[in-house]
Amino acid sequence: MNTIDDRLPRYQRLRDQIAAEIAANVWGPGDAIPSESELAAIHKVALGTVRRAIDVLVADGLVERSQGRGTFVRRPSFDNSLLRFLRHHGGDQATVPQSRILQRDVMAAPPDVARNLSLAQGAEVIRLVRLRLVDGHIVMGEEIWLPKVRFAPIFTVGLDDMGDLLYPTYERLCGQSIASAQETLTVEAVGAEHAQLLGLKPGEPVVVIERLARGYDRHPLEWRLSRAPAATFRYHIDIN
Amino acid sequence: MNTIDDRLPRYQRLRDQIAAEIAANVWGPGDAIPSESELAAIHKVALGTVRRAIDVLVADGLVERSQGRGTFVRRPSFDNSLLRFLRHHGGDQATVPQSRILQRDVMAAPPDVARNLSLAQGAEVIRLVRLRLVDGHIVMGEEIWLPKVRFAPIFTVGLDDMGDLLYPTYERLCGQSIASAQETLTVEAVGAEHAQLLGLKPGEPVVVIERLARGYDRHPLEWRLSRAPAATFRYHIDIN
DNA sequence: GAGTGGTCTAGACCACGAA
DNA sequence: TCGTGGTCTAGACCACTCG
Repeated sequence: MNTIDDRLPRYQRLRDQIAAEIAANVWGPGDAIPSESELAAIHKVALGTVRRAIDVLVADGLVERSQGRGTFVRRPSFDNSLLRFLRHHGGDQATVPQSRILQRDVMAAPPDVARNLSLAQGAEVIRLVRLRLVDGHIVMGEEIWLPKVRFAPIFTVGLDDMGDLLYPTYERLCGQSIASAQETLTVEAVGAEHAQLLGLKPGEPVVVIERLARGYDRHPLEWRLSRAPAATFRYHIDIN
Repeated sequence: MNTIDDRLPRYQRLRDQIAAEIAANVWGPGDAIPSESELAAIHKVALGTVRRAIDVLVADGLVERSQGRGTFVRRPSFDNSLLRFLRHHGGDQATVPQSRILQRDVMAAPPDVARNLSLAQGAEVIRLVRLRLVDGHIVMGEEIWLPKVRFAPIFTVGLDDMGDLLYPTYERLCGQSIASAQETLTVEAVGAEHAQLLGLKPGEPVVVIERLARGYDRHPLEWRLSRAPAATFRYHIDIN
């Protein structure tokens, strides 16, 4: 647990305190935090100072304001995810690809998995292998790793009942909420196994998207490797 | 020229007004804009309102504050450029690759170039072909397009005197400052010509980075296509 | 020391959403 | 109608930069 640094400005200290309470699950995603005037009274600061603190939390993406309603703990949007830049011809942009889980195992964490999930060597992990499909066509292959201690409850449902989106499932079954993530994109010439899966000739380029997803306390919860044909990928960015 | 909408809050109107003055080159990149108290006096608003307006300009990346010194028109940093995610083994991160310009021509704009630069069909454009090198090894090939009306003065220097960075050259010789840019990343299997240039076997993956750079008035100034071996590319992003 | 941006306060009124 | 966040003001004092 990080402590609060007294030398920081009041609004920063207030920000850190609220952020810590969110991390400690005092308020879960979607919940309202106390109103600005309440916070001002509780912490004995001016309204403007509270607003400044919340401004920072908004900029950090931890919280969302809604005029007339309140301020709410935010879920990450994944609008910026690299996976959103895969264009599946025919399917419109908003479509969530179907999910078909091929495998669900428990095993001792391989070294790279243990490292990424901050687990001890040989700790038990869950491994999912799944395909994503649009209009019945395979558009992506994924390998997903989860620490078993937190995610064991996902074995209580059948493979076909996990839904097309995993994060709501994590929240519902395991009480684990994703708060942020980091993604890394690389490109490789596809190997024989993945080539067949994705309908490519060996050697054609695929994009590999690696994602490490964290909870509100910043601990890694999920590590994921996704592969898709590079021809479907077109990434756009603004520079200022 | 955009007009200012009276229905907007004061701080937004003030922001738009200052942004318009920057676009009109009242203050150039690196220059200080008037101090907060001056702006408050000029526009007859409270200091807090000026600060709010400048907060937005800072968030937009148009301007930079510096405590005790003033507020300055910002140059874009290109720290986020996709080109910064090419890893040239051996060369350390901060190194600017050397530039070797192979060609510098004037021609009628091909359709895609005209479209991207918002030029009339057949308007004259300058085309540069250049290589980027690290430690004498070719790491990237580039094709660069500029509207001749604005950039004709670059013909006043020799090919070897244009330096490793083009944007300072544009500013110095042509008075054209880059204020923002958009980049698009795609992947392709390399064709015969580019393969030889980049030292790849035909069919190996390359990343193609397309950049459209704009001035402070948002008009397109440069369109650029860069190609590099995909193996040197590793892109990282945070999601909240 | 003079001038800049940074923090903080106290209070007013507006715009919106929900009951 | 009430409570929420959004805008705006006026003023105080602090922290930093530079001559």
